Amino acid sequence: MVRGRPRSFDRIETLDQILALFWREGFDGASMQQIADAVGVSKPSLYDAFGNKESLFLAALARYADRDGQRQIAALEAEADARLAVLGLLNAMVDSSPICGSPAGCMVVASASLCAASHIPEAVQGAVRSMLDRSTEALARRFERAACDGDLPPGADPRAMAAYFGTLLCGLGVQARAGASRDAMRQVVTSAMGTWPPGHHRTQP
Amino acid sequence: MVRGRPRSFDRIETLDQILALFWREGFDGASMQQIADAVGVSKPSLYDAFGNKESLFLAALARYADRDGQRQIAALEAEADARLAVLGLLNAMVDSSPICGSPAGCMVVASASLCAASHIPEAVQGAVRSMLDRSTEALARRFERAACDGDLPPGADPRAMAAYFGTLLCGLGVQARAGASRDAMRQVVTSAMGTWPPGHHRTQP
DNA sequence: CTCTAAAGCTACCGATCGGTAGGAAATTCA
DNA sequence: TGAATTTCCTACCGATCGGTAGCTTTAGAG
Repeated sequence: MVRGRPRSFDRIETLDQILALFWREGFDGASMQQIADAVGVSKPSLYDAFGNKESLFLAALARYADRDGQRQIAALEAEADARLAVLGLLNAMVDSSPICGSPAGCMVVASASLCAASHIPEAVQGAVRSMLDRSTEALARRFERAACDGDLPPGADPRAMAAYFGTLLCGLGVQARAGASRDAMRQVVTSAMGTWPPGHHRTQP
Repeated sequence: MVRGRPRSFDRIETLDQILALFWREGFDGASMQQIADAVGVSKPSLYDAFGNKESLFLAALARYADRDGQRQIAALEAEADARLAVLGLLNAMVDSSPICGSPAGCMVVASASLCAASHIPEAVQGAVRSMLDRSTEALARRFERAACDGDLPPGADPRAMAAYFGTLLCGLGVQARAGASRDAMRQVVTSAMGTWPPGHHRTQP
């Protein structure tokens, strides 16, 4: 056992609350005092547990990737039909708001605009861009596999489709954060998928 | 003539500089001191000329609407072929970065994420959302006209198309701000327009 | 029970935030 | 040349920012 006084709060649980705050308010919109109040811990305890604000944000972003990102990627891989897989991703973005206490949209998309300002630490900007790239690459991998399965519309380029749907997800993320209605967003998803008729999957000849 | 000491700076010219700063750094990323230094004017002069920070941002946003928004809407209306009109809008977003000293993307899209934080003045959040809505409505008007002209793909719903392309523009705005390459963005535009083959316009039977 | 190590807190640091008081400078009107 | 008016700037306000010094409290090791 480790010596010393044990920590009075759960690190992961606390990180989930902090994540939600950064998500809603942005990197410099959420002050350390506000965060400390929200999790019911004094400010120095935050610094003891997570370092400075930059490393705290990076930890929250990593937690988001582990919790939400991995889940989405797993769902993307698990669905056998590529069209249904990407449709599930788009619908998840549409339905994102009230699933739990999380804000609407996607934390990475929100942070992409929030963290482009020059005074944001370089490491934070880099982490956000890296996660945006990794999302597009996850899509590309899924579409490459679909191409091998003969599961793509004829003549479709997997990487181009990944860039396209990645951009569309960013757009939906902005709309969700701006308070767009679910109906409007569903309409967008329908329009975007309308060009990709079902039935290409090899199990649906 | 008005009595009193004449203003030493041009209001519109100054507003253009301030607009660019808000665009890059966001509402609270750009401090009044930073703005004053950038335009070469003392801080109290800013308050004399524009009121407080909130009204200064609203003035900058209105200037953006007059300068860039109106130009895009005019181009959208001027192009007779609806497909070419929306293609021009998408390409303008792709090419937005180095046209002048302006940052990449679109100020409204950037502000949509930046101004969703709870500590941003209500009027600012409302103005941003209103401009986002007005953009979609401008697209809808253009597509309604195209529907009358028989200039839309068969069975297309003008309002759904407006929501779709509006969302796509938001996505491109995020990508541009996140530093996506022009080639990747062009690929996205190609994918998005690929489903809308040319030749529907009545002058191209 | 004592010592050590880790975590808790109050109270504070300098810097910067948005915003303003109050006087000097510049211009028109009489 | 005054008086009136408007803009300019230096210097300052309280509040809040990220971050920390230093003491107290809680635990295990001996």
